[in-house]
Amino acid sequence: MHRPGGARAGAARRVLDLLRAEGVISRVELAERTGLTAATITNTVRPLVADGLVGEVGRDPQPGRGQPRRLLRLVAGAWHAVGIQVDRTSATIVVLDFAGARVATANLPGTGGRGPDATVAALADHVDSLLDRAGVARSRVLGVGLVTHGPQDLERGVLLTAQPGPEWLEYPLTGTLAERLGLPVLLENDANAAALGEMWAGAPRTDTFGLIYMASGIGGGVIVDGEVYRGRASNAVEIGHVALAGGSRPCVCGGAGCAQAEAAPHTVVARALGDRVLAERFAVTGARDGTLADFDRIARAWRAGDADAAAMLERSAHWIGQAAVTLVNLFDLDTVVLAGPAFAVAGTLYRDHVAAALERRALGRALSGPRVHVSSNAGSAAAHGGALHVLRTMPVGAPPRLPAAEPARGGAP
Amino acid sequence: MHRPGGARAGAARRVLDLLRAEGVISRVELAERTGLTAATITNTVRPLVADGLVGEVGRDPQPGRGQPRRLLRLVAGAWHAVGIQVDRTSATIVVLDFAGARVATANLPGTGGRGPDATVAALADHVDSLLDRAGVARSRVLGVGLVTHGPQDLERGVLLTAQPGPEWLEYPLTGTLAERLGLPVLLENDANAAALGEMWAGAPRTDTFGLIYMASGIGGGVIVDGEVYRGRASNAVEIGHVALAGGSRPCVCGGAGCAQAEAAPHTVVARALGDRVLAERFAVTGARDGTLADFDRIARAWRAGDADAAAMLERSAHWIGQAAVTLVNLFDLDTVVLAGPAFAVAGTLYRDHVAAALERRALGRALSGPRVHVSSNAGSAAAHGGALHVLRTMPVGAPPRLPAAEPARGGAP
DNA sequence: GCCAATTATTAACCTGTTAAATTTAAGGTG
DNA sequence: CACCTTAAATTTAACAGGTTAATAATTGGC
Repeated sequence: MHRPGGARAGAARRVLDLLRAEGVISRVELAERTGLTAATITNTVRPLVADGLVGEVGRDPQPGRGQPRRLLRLVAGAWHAVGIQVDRTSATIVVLDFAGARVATANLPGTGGRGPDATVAALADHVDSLLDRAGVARSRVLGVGLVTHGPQDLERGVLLTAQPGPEWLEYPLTGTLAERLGLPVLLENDANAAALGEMWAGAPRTDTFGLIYMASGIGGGVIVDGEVYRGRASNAVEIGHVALAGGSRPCVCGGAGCAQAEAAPHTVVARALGDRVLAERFAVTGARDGTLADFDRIARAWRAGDADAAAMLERSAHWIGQAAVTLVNLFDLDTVVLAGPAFAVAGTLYRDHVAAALERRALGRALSGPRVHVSSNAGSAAAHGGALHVLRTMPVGAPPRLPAAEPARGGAP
Repeated sequence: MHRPGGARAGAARRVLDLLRAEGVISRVELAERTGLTAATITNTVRPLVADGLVGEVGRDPQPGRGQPRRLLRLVAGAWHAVGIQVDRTSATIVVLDFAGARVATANLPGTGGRGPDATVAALADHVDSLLDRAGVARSRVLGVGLVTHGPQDLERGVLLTAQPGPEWLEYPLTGTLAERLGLPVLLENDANAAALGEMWAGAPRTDTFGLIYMASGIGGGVIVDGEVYRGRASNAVEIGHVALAGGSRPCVCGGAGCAQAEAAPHTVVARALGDRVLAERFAVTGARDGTLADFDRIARAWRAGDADAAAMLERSAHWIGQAAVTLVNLFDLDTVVLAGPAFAVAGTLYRDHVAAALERRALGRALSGPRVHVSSNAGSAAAHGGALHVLRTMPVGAPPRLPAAEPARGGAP
């Protein structure tokens, strides 16, 4: 377990995590919250300050006597990280500073159609220009978190699925992108990435919870004690393919009654398309890459008070609720988060249904029934989490000194 | 994470685990299998030998040149542990020596009916007499692993379920038993205990697998990297209450279509009782505490070639298969073990059904489809695992010297 | 009897830890 | 104002567990 050089493990990692979550915090609070001793905090923080990763920013204006707590915070500009989420039909890129704040975002429609070579090249170009626009020096980027859907081999950095096309299977995804960008690239699952993001952004600060991610497909992620549950080979929580009571629709996985087949946006849209009147009222197009847009139209119709839209969404939410019950009972959780673009518009409807299902069926929750939340940034949570994954995983040493003149990009210091 | 005194953690624990699993093993193999350095092995083994927990037993007769490997093994008599499994209708007690071998077993029918006070007293009496009969000195017993079904609070050592009766809820179970016996008592779930037992006894030596435990009820356990997955509060893997596609029977948990309600022995027996002809042919009694006995009769009829019995069991196995698929997909496993008295007779039928279901529906298992095994000692696996849990969890130092004369109980040294 | 191969042990060191001083800076008090 | 009290931060020393690199021990083969 010897980790040489700059890879900060154990104490340092927990301190940085907490610093990132809280923004500004004193050493004493760091000790309390991490469970480490004050001595350990001192010894851990000292080199972080020396390396320019952490800075002191005044003192805690608390009334009592005694030496006031000196407040610490991450030096935002010390490092940056890039998060890229590639969906079937689009990509989202975010750039975070070392404190975890978003300094740039880009949305690229229509990414999946071309082959992997073209797609990776396009992504790299966009990362380049996004970093330039944000004025982030390449030498200060810690790495890239690449977030995709479906089974992956994290070690080798390849997808284990033939979607969007067979040429993606076993394509050296992280390798190619890393070489092109000259930066390390970490692969991560969309649901896990969103869950990591939720650890910081999430309203209810908890370190053990489950997450259901719904975009084109449905995925799940579980965080236990602040770490992603990975199972045997990091392809855990395939909640899109749990068989549900009452389900019957055939699924791409070969089974029937899967959550994916019953509840995913595609199914909701297909139902609308099946009824001429509804299809017209919701203006669903049925376009190959427009499932999520169609789904959003239905969701907006619901928000405008359309009863038929409500019925269709409730039918989907019913299945998500059932899946959540299974997730909670198997992993012993007390919080469930809903994330992903599909929850962006109708998140509250899903939340209420899931909460009701858990209320009825979750076991062992004698006290305090499970809580359900919709992710605050349901749309880009996964890309954000991918970048956070890089920030907390990659070894950090002192950031390199920048060359003499940094192109000043206006604004306050 | 400082563990004072005799509590051996990290290296020592891994060495003891491996020693217990392999029986006899050299230092070199110990280093290879644990991933620790040869030096660490030396430093770890030395105090274990000094404390009389590990002994050298000759050398490895390998052909090549060089210094031969010296073989090590646990000193069986150094310590002992007791495992008690309490079911609704009976209890099993086992005594293991330090090497994990069973030195005594007892089966007590009809335990649940009386209140907790009377039950605990009876259990303690039986432990006492079992230890006496086996000639195990009380001072050399490390502790007792108490194994029960359903939700528990491991910290406080109480059950969180009102079964078998409301007076069991919050009854100070481990406290009372520990005081009465003068030994530490650890509470554990039956499925987790059986899974722990399987780690050693199991044919396929793997450290990441799931287990389905079926007695009166259905429970689940997951082991990842040799450790029990516990979740938020150690009540994980409630697989008895996953909702299954096509299920509809109401369940005690308030839901419907639960694995428990569809597949448990009680349901199979109830179906037989519903048909006068079958009930007579299988000689099911429908007695309140005879569910498992009735179930065994049906299983034996299946083994004797009865087609109706086969149909009934296959119906149950169908649900177990579906539950196994959910377990494997959510926890990302490649091995499933079936354990518990319900699999004692018809284990192979269930195994075949579960294997077929996983073949069809398990994801991400591109290579090497998941394997399914029936526990070798399906009946007493849980009690055995409870005792093993004590052996590997309790701090071990040098065993106390026994008083001058130990009552010799005949037999070779 | 010596060499080569292999196993086991020792010594030095590195990281992170705890427990017990020690320092620091307010705030109160004579 | 000088001095004490107190809360908090920090340093120190000892130690725990693990690592590498060098050393010692044991044997088979020539």
